[in-house]
Amino acid sequence: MDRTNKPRVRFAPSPTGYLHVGGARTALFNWLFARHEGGTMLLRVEDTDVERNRPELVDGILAGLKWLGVEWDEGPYFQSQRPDMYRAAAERVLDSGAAFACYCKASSYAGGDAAPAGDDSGEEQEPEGDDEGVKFKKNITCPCRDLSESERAAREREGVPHAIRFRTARSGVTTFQDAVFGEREVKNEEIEDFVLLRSNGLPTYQLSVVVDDIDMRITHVIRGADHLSNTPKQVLLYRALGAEPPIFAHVPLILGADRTRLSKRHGATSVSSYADEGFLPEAFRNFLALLGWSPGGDSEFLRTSELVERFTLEGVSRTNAVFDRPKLEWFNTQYLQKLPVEELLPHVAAELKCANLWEGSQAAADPGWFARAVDLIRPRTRLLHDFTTWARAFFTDDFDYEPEARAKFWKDERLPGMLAKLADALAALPEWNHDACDAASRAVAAAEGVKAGLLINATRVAIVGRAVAPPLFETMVALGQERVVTRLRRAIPSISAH
RNA sequence: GGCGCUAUGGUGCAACGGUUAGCACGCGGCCCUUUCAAGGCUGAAAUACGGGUUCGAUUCCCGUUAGCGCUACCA
Repeated sequence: MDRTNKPRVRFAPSPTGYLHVGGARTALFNWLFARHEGGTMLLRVEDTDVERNRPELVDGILAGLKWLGVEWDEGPYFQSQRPDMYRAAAERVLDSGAAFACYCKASSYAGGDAAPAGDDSGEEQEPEGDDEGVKFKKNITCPCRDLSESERAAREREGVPHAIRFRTARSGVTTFQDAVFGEREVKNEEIEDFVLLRSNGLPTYQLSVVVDDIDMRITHVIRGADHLSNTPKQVLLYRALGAEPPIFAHVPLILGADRTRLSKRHGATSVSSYADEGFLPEAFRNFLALLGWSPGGDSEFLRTSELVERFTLEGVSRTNAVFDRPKLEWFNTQYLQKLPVEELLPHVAAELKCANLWEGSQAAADPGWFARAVDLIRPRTRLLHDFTTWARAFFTDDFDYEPEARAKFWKDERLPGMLAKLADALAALPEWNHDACDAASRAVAAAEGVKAGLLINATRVAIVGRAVAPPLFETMVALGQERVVTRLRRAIPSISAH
């Protein structure tokens, strides 16, 4: 028996889509909480809806969590693999009298055409399609809850399928504790006779989530605030099953720029798309953690260990937050800037491998050089992907001169001559270092009677093809004497042609 | 429609009865400078509205408005 009172939390995604940023943030909060408390986190796939379930999406969700760095201690468990448990729980509630068999026609009843539907009683709810402006007055109380034994037997004889609904008390209140929203209390008269077990024998979310959370001994349910309103039903179920409800912690939702629920039309919403775009997992984590949570002060750049150290449920806000892409990018830039190079190197290497720029490159052959090159380049990167652009110019000769760059810096007609002289001067340098390159270049400019800037800017374009690049002489050192001289000579005809 | 939650600059957060309402992103300007970044300095920009309570409200209470959520045999 587990005698520790360490918290046990879970992340429970449904495989009806990819792992989106909202789910990722919920997973992150669970993970931060578990790590902070020294507790356990488990993963559970809630796949009880056969119709919209897409098993093939599970791998993507797991991959997304792994990229995010959210590691679970147990699972993944699959609800689809334990239907008997839910059925048994529903039977238990039914036997206790806290639930009843419902013979109403299910709007989503698979039998469709046949639609046996017991003669009378008939329709009750029916969400009424998706037409806009639909007003629905929902029946809180299901007519089947008071069916006499003979009526019930009659339905059974006709073969009318039944679901199992919870018999919600028509008076009193249900209360529960929420670590974020505080003490909650709702009137039972506002809670409908919700379905526990569908007529197809599979559980609804309300049932499966409670049965599993009890079975898995979950102590803190940390999930999206969209579940806040349904929590009382679950509390009722806990009690009916003879279990004590856990502590709930509902976290605010993440919205799009227009303050509506984040969806595809707001652009990228899947975690994997951010991975693909070249965001660092830790930067993404830092950004996500601050959406709906604050350590209390002004600090923002918080590495994961600090996040774990400072995370508490008390710091979670009750206000929905807008996903701010520019700020995410800023965080990424910060990490690209501030991380010790050694930590950055593996990410850059992986990126270059994807771009086929790694095998046989100087970066792969000379770790020291690779580290220096990354360090030189990183102040000018915003996404990991930017390194491939730079790598093309740094590791290969396969790059073009940017039109804007040549238009801006290759205007002077004296340039071809000057660059030829510079190439000769550089080729003759006995020592290849920053100061030597600097002196040689300025000497050429002086001899030609032009400002050093003119030559420097033109040279930069000649050796890396771009106007935006690290300081010239550092770049020369990184590229090496031979490569610089060769590129300089190769560029001259292009300048003349300009 | 019913029920509920929320409300500080454009955005994310601070201030948990007393501050010139703070920080960050973004935006503008300046500095640095060899391009572009990074960095430094700086400017504009907020307590939704109306009532209370209080010596004093961003903060507590009520109402209004707005946004969001739930109201499925979805999760």
